[in-house]
Order: sequence, then structure tokens, then C-alpha cells
Amino acid sequence: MSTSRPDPDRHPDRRRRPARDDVRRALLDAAARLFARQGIEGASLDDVAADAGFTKGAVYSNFGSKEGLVAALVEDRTSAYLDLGLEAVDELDGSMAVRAQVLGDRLTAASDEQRDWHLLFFELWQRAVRSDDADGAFRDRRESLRAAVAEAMEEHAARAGATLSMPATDLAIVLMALSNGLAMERMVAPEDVPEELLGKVLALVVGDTPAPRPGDAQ
Amino acid sequence: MSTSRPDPDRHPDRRRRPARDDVRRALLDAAARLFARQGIEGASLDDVAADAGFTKGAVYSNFGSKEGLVAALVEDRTSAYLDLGLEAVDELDGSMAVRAQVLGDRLTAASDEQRDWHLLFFELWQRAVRSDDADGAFRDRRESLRAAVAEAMEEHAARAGATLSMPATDLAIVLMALSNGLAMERMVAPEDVPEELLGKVLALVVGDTPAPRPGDAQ
DNA sequence: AGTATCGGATACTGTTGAGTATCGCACCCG
DNA sequence: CGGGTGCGATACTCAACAGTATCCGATACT
Repeated sequence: MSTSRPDPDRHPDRRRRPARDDVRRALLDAAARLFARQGIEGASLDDVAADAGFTKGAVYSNFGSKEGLVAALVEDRTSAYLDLGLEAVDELDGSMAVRAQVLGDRLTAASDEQRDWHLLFFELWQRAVRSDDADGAFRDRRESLRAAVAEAMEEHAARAGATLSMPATDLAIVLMALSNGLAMERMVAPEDVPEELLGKVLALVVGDTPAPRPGDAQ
Repeated sequence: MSTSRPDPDRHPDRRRRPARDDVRRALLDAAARLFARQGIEGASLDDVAADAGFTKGAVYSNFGSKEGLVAALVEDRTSAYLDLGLEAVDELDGSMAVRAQVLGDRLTAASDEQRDWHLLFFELWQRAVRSDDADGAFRDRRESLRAAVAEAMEEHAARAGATLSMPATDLAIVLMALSNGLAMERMVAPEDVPEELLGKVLALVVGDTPAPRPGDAQ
């Protein structure tokens, strides 16, 4: 028994080497955390590696450079973000106004919960804007998110039997812009931005709400 | 005559010492430019000073530290921004929908024109969010901008004889969020964000537009 | 004019952090 | 079980940059 292969389920053994993918994950997670909190320039590779329980060597072995780590982070986080967006848009029903309200609430909750990641997002976005054409990855991801959102909106409008107030692609952009903009405002001053605001505005914009005048027959 | 005080209106004399305020201005402008384009961490004080036609000595003499320069920049640019916002909101008339549309167009034009400054703004905003309570300056400025916008909106609604669809303070936030969010989107992909989109959405949100159904009597 | 002061230039310091060269242990193969 | 290799640790290099000490010349005061 003592000669058999050591049990991998032991408590974290100091002398056991972690699987490659675990190292990658741990590094990416630590990078997301520290980059979000201190800025990408503000966090050193030593810090990131230490936070993940490794050393800089692990970073260079896995990503080749700081830039490489950031690139991997873009891939990783943008797809997570896209998934989150698509999930929020799923399983809505009722009138368009109700759908809009619920979607708004979900998105607001999500960005409160993931404050750090959202903050990181803005920094990645800044980089994408500055690097005049490089880092197309971020742009591409944004583009597919927009397309997905537009499609989902058309589908919902059809199912709810409503007509959209403007082209779905424009609405998709408005949704993203508003959600990002309000998230920003909420980060600076949470108490100034009511939780249900995004939903309310979306309902107004999406356009099949009757003006809220009592006595008005749909 | 040759013994009289040298004429200050001569062409820029290499041996003439520039007035203190001119130095300050030149440094602030250079800082705004470079910080916007390369990020605050990404631009060195040597670069900034050189771009303004001076050396680092001038920066330390005027601002004491890099942090001091950034703080001065916050003061300078945020008040410029506020002025710009108030100007955009002035001299609007017609129905609320028309006012909203015109305001939207103006704001969109302004942020296209001042792409660099706007980019810098996002970075200052990030700093304000990260520095948990320090740098209240930025927060304060945002707060007064919001108040001013809210007040202006109420005034316009009163003058146009319209009722706002929600509290003016909420509307102010929506306006700021949307304007910032769309500006972001336009920076990544200008062709995807129609110029008149902000105006359209504002008109919808502000709320006195009849739904665009032909045959509907106001 | 003669002198003091102020403000920017110049030259230097110390530190930080990205990147690299090399090492050595743990896993895998025969 | 014994050598080879992959991967992370360790210890270094080198450059960039914030900050400082000092200097020097133009303005301001008498």
C-alpha cells in the first residue's frame, strides 16, 4: 500500500505537481482579480503569480509574456461575458415591457455581482480602442455579442407579437450601451442609480408599452 | 529705445521666459493629450514635458508630482466637461421630443470631436472607482453635473409643457449613462452606431412622444 | 545697475518590474 | 527502477521612470 501510486485526493500535498490546466486557470483567475482591482499596469506578474500560489516562471511557461496573459484573459472573459448575456436573455416571457424589465433587473444584478470583472472589462475595452487595429479579438467578440443580442430581441418581439421601435441592431447597441453606462454610474455612486432603472428604460425604449396613464386602454 | 523694456509681443524668443500660467496650460494640455492616447501609466513625465516643450523640472515645479498633475487635470477637464454639457442643453426649444433629438445630436458630435478627452475621462473615472474613497473630486464633479442636468431637464419640461416619464434625477442619470455608453460603442466601431441614435432614444425615454402609430391623435 | 529670488534645465539616484538563463524536482516512459 | 523531459522555481539582467539635488539665467525689487 505504501508503494502504490499516491492518492490524488489527498489534502493539497506540497510535493504534488498540479495539472497544467489547473495552473492556467489559477493564473487566469488571479490575473482577472488583480488586474481588475489594480489595473493591468498596476499589477506585476510577480503579484499575479503569487496570488495564484505560483511564481513568475509559471506565467512565462504558460503565456510567454504579460501581453500573452492579457490576450488569454480576453478570450477567457469575453466568452464568459457572452454566455452570461445570452443566459440573461433566455426564458423571458410576457409582454415586451415585462421582458424588458426582467432582463434589465438581471443585467443590473449581474454587473453588481461581478463588479470586478466588469471593471476589468472597461480596461480591456480601453486597450482595444487604443491599439488602433491590433487586438481585433475584443472587437470581434463585441460584434458577435451584438449580433446575438439583436437576434434574441427579434425573436422575443416575434414571440410577444410586438413590433420593435427601431432596427434590432440599433436596439442591441442601445441595450449594451445603457447597461454599461449604468453599470459605470452604479460603481461610482450605487445609491444614485435605482436597481430597476435599467429595466424601466428598456421597457420605454423597446416601445410597446402604453404610456402609464391610468384609464388608458392598452 | 534699445534700453527700453523688450516688447512682449515679439515672435517667440528662445531666450524669453514664458509666463507661469502658460507653462501650466501647456503642460496640462500635453498631459491630456498623451494620457488620453497612451494611458496615464503609459506616458512618462519626460514625455509629457517634452511634448509641451519643457522638461520634467517644469512639471515638478508646477505640480509637485505625477499624482498632482493628474489631480490638476481632473479639476481642469471636469469643469470643461461640465461647461460643455450645460452648453449643449442650452437654447433648445420645441416639443420635448425635438429637444431630446437635438440634444442627442449635439452630445454625439461633441464626443466624436473630443474623442481623446473622452477616453481620458474614462480612465479618470476608473481611478475614482478604484481609489476607494480618495479622489472625491471626481465624484463631486459628477454629482454636480447630474444635478445640473436634472434641473435643466425639469426646466425644459416645464417650458415645453410636458410631464417627464420619471424623476428628473433618474432621467439625468440615464442621459449620462447612455451618452457615455454610446460614446464607448462609437469608439470601438463608429459605423455600427448611427449618429442620430442617442437623440432617438432620448426622445423615447423622455416620454411625451406619441407612439409612432399613424392615425393616432397625439 | 546690482542683487535676490523664482522657475525651469540638467544630471543623478533608487526602485520596480518585464523578460531571461538556468536549475532541479516530479511525472512519464521504457 | 533508471534516464529523459516538461514545467515551474530561482536568481539574475536591463531599462524605464518617478523623484531629487543642484545649477543657471531671466525677472523683479531697490
